[in-house]
Amino acid sequence: MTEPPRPTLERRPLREQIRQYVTEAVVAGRWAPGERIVERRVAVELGVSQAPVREALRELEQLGLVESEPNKGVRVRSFSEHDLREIYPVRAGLEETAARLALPRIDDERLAALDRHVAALHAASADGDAGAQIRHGVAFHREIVAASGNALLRSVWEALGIEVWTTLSIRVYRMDLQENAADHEPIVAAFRRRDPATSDLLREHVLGYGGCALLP
Amino acid sequence: MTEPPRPTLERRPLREQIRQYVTEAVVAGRWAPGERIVERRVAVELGVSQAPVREALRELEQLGLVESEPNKGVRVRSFSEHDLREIYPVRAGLEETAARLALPRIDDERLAALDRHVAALHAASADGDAGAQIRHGVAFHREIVAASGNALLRSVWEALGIEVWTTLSIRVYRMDLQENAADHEPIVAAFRRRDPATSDLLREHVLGYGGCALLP
DNA sequence: TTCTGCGCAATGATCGATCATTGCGCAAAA
DNA sequence: TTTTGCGCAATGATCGATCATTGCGCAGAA
Repeated sequence: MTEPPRPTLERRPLREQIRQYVTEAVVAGRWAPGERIVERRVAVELGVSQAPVREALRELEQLGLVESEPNKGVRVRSFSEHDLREIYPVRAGLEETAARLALPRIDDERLAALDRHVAALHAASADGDAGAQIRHGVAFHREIVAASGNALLRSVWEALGIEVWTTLSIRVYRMDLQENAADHEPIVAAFRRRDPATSDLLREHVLGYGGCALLP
Repeated sequence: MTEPPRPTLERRPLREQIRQYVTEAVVAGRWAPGERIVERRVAVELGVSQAPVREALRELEQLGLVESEPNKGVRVRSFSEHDLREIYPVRAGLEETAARLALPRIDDERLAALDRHVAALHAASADGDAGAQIRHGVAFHREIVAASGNALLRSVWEALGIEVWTTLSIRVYRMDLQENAADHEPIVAAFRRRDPATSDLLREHVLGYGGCALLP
C-alpha cells in the first residue's frame, strides 16, 4: 500500500521539477494572472533548455493552471471565482461514482485508512495548520476514489488537481477552508454500514465545499 | 455553435497531425499492443524531428492510448476488456452531473440540436454506417455535456476520448455497437419536460453501453 | 554450469541553434 | 487625422546534435 522507503536519489525528470517550480510560483501568486510565461526566460532562470520547460508548461495547461494559444505562447490563467467553483460539481459527480463503486468492495483496511485520515484532519484542525488540513482532506477523498478500484476514475480525479485549486482558492478569493474534520465522520460510518445512501452523502459533502461563502 | 467555415490552410501544428497519425495507427491496429513506439523512428517515418513526435506521444499518454516509463520509452498500451469497460461508470457519472446541471438551463435551441443528433443517428443506423453511428452518438452526448454550461466538466469529458475508445472496443473486442437510435429519444423527452429523473435516466443509458455483451 | 560485471548499441532526455509567426511601431498614402 | 503596409524584435515551433540511461550479450570468476 505505502511506498517502499528507498533512498530517493533525486532522479525525477527535469520536466517534473520545472512543473513543480512553475506551479509553486503561480499558486503562491508570484506570477500574476494574465502574465506571459516565456519559455526561454524560465529556461534561463532555471539553467535548463527550452524543451523541458515547454513540456512542463503543456502539463500545466492540461491542469488548467495556464493557458496557451498556438504561436502566441503561454500565460498564467486568470481564475474567476466562477471558474474556481466549477470544479465542485465535477468532483462531486466523480466521487459519487467512486462511492458507488467502492461501497460493495471496501474492506476494513481501507476503512481504517479513512479513520486515520480523519484523525489527521482533526489534528491539523486543532493546530490551525491550513496546509495540513488541505493535504489530509484531499487524502481522505483520494482514499475513497482509490477504493473504487477503477483506475481510470482515479486518474481523471487526480487530473483535476484538487490540492492546487483548493490552495489557490483560499489565497486568491479567501474561500473559507471549512474543512471541519467532523464532517467526514458520517461518511466513514456510512461506508461501514454499507449504506446505499453513502454516495449521495459524499456528493452533498463535496458540493458543500463549493457552496461555502467567500470570506469578507 | 458550428465552426465558421473558413478556408482552412492546413495551419495546424505538426504535433496535432502527428498525434492523429499515431492515433489512427493504434486504433486501426496497425501498431500492436505492447509494441514499442520509438520516437526517432516515427520522426523519420514522417520526415519531422523528434520533438513534436515526443509531444504528440505525451498527449496520447494522457489519453491512455499509450503508456511510458521514464527513460524506457513509449509503447502501445494493451487494453484488456476490463480496461475498456472502466470508462463507462466514469462517463455515466460525468454525464449524470451534466444532466443535473443542464436540466434547469437547457433551451429550445439545444433541444432541437439533440433532436437533430437523434435523427442523424437513425439515418446512420439505417445505412448501417458504424462510423457515423459512433460520431452522431458521441455528438448527442457531447451536446448534453455542453448544455451543462460547465467548461471544466466539458474538458474532462472530452479528455476521455470516447470516440477513440468506442472505435477501438468495437474493433478489438467486437463489442456490440448497440447504438439503438431509439434509446436516445426518452432522454430528449425527459429534458423537454424537465423531468428530475433525467440525470438518472442518462446514467443508466450510458451504463447500458458498458454492460452490453461482447459479440461471440 | 551459474553468477558478475564490463562494454556497447539503442534510445529517451536535454541541449543549442534555426525557422516561422506574431505584435507593434513608424512612415507614407488617403 | 486615420489607414495601410513594411520591417524588425520577440518568441513559439521545430530541428539536428549530444548527453545519459537502459538492456543485453559475453568473457571471466566462482
